[in-house]
Amino acid sequence: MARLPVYLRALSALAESGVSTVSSEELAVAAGVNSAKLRKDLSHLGSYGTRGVGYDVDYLVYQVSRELGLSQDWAVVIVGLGHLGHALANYGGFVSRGFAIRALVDADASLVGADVAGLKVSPLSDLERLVRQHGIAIGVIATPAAGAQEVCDRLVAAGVSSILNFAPTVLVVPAEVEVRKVDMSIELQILAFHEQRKVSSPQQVARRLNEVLPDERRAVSS
Amino acid sequence: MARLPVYLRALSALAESGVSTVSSEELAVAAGVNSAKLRKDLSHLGSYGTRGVGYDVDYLVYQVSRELGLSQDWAVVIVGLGHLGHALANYGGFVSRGFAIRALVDADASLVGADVAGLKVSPLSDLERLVRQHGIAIGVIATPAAGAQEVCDRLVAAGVSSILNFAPTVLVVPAEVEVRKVDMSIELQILAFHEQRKVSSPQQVARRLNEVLPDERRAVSS
DNA sequence: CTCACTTTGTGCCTGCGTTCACAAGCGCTT
DNA sequence: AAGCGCTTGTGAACGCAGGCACAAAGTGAG
Repeated sequence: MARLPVYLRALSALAESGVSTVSSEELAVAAGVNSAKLRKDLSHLGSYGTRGVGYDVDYLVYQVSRELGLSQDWAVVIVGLGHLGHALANYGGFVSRGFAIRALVDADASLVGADVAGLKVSPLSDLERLVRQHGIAIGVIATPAAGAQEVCDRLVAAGVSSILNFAPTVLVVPAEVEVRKVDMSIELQILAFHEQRKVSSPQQVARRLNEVLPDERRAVSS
Repeated sequence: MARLPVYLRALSALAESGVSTVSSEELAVAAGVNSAKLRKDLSHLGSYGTRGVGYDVDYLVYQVSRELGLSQDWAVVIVGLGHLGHALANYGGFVSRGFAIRALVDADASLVGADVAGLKVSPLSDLERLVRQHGIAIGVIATPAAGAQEVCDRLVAAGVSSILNFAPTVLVVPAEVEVRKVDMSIELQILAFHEQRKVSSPQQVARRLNEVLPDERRAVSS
């Protein structure tokens, strides 16, 4: 399930705090879910809890990692090294969780050869070679929308079977290829939608904000 | 619904291509969803289609934008200007879709005063003042996990009611505050999970990749 | 040994979202 | 004017995930 990584993060935090045993209720709170749901999720991996006691944190970390396929490192290529690509390449959360960024690729010749997070940026023409050379199964697309589908096609053709797409496009891929999409502008739009349901307009937000602290100087002229 | 932004993007693309009318089937393909679902989603906004013809693209863009609350600009603050914060501040997709980044805040004194995407970075202590001054309803947290909850609390106390969280933590907020979470490392873990279901190990990926092009030099020693 | 307490694992129910399939409606052609 | 073909809008069935509530199972005290 998609919640396992959240559990894993909560469990890792608990393990580092020195907690050795945790109940489904405690873990559920830490992960922000219902305890029954959590128990049902964990029961799909097997019976790793002890009734009356709870779950052994270290053992559960191991089992969840195993289930997620994180007991070994997955090789990753990042295509597109704009601001976002840089952020991803430098993000420590990947390396520490079973992912190894093995190649950086960009179409912009002025970026090729640059050193980013300890790796040299390769030209787009090397994409296929790099994928095969490093046994890369996961590709990250951080290019502008215009180039995303072409990059995607080439990744798939080279043998990549999982793609994380940050470009604001719907990618077309064969059925056996898994794509996950992260679109920050869409997330913001969803927030705006809910925000609008509450207050109807940004002007009303300003008014509400002023009401919070009526004594302060009016921040926005009405 | 969470799909409206996807429709909006597809519609915008169609509008720019000069298409004036689109059927639910065509739009569904462009958005990557089922056509019945799309029709049902759109019917919740009202009857904006014409039977036998389809939907007027421009009119639908307007209606969806209105529903999403994008007909006006929403003020946004970005907290945390590491690589990710930089990427977000420079991302053109926000400005062009009804969002205006009005303030940048970071706890790191060496970043304060720097110019990022045409805005000056303010110290964390100015957070509350900036939120009220600009009538900011939406906060983006791009800090390390350690500081995220504190920043979140201060945003909420200042009056922000929607938060987009990029930090790998579960944020605790009052019920009336909407939080959306983007966690790239979790997305990668989900991909790894599915990848493992297909092939069991990265070594097998390497083997499979070699099989794709058996004539090439073996890339990974077995 | 027994009893009371704690916590897991799960059966069952409820509700929501998805999809199919079709009737209603619109425009174009004849 | 009338019929035909296309497309929307929606009723109804289906499936699945979420949550309640309880039985099963383990622990520790007396």
